[in-house]
Amino acid sequence: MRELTAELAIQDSPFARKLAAFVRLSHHDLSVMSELYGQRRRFAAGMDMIHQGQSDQCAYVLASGWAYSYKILPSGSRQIVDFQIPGDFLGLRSVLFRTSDHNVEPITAVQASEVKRRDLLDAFANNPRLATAVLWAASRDEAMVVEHLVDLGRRSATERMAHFLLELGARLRLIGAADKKGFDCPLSQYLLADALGLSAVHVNRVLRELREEGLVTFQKGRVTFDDYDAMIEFCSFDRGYLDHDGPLLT
Amino acid sequence: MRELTAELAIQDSPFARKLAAFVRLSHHDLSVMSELYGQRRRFAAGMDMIHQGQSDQCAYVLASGWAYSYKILPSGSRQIVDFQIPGDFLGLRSVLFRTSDHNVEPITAVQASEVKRRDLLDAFANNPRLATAVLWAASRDEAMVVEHLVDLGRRSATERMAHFLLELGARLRLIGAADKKGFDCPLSQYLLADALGLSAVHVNRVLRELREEGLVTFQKGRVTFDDYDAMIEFCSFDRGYLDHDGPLLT
DNA sequence: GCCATGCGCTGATATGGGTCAGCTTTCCAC
DNA sequence: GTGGAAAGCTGACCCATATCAGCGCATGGC
Repeated sequence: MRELTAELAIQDSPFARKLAAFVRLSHHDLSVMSELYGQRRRFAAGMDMIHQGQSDQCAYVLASGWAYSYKILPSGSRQIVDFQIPGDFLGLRSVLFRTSDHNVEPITAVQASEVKRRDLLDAFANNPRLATAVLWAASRDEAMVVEHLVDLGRRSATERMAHFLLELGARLRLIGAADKKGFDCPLSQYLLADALGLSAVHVNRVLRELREEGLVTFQKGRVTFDDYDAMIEFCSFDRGYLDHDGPLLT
Repeated sequence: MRELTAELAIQDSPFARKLAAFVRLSHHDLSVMSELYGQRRRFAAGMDMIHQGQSDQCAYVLASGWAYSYKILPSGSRQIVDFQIPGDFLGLRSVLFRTSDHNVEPITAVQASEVKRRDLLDAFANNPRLATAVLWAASRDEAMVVEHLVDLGRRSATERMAHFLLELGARLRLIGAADKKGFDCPLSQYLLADALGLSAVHVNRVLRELREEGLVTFQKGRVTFDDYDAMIEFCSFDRGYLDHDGPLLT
């Protein structure tokens, strides 16, 4: 009975929802997953979760709150690699390689379930289906990083911002935290700047421009899509790369 | 006897050498790998290997030659995501998701072994160790894409170029195609431009600058490190993220 | 109620890198 | 060995974005 409860809890978690978009998971898979989940931990905003260079870190699955992963250059400037929202795996690479190559910090207060290195590797060995699902999710994350790369390399600041907001909206919709109207967003202009490779000053100008063009409004922690289709058009957003209609592997 | 020969051939391939850097592979793993390898195919320079939007592509493992993966934006500009050298997996994501999100094209004449979707998924199901190794290699590739991201977001054109050449050198050294002196490199300034998010004109200026500073010389298809340590210093290259002293999982 | 702090916002000025236009070298194909 | 294409190279000019400097509005601590 206890197991069943755990399984149900898992099935409803954002993480399972995300994986289930890739691979149909059996009851057995789900119960293995529930065993993967270790202690649930809380982090306050601003406090380090994973630190560049430290070893033997564990990974987490975000249960609630937002975080961001970033690298610090010796020059002191910061590049944000990705934002993590509930359901996202976090620190997978830092568990596989024993030492982390990036930092993760919460943006809001965060709850996250620990995943231990040993448990993860064992689960992979015993449950290839789950391993495939995780590989799949990791691949999607990489696809996002690649899209981000194209952003930085070949899109103007304004397109970049529009593309970013659309992508974030699509991700949030997967976990039910956004709709076509918009979403709540705790990101400051400084965070946006370091994610998009811009200065905070320019982020401000770009947001104003998008607002004046009637595309999006980002004010007071709320992103509102004023003209969704025009926005997609404007930055040539590829609807496909985040969306699937069901599990790809049944 | 035939199996043994195949296994030995595999063991010596750049792909196995690369995976072996992550996970110690047993004889059994190696023979599974040799079964994974389908037909060996040749591609001439410039001819498409994988095409954005096409479905049911297969993946390849590069046996010889160089290729590059890229995305085309509707505006016509191109962002190169990564260059592939012998031993690199190619199109992994396009096999997992049934449809490819990027293009791959050979730079030189190329030989590559086909890996079929079905075979790959079966191998994962039956051989979790191999799955882990592939996940590992995929993670390293992602780490590279992330570093690339930092390049585009927060480094100057000159640092970016220096960093890129160092990284490429490190990768080539893993497969024995470079040493501390330098390496042969078939990339044109146009390819460099589209990888680094610069214009070809500026690539030229940056290369001249690096040459005049006495850091690297890239001329006539040959990269020569004139002052390796100064270069590492100049672009704050992290020696760690590509190098390991042995398998991480034994 | 006051101050400190963080965030959003704006104008003025500076600059890295893009664009354009054209020349030179290399390297094949014939 | 000649013509043509692709790659390398350079100077002049321009624009997108950075940098600097500063203002105003919330918010929270005391």
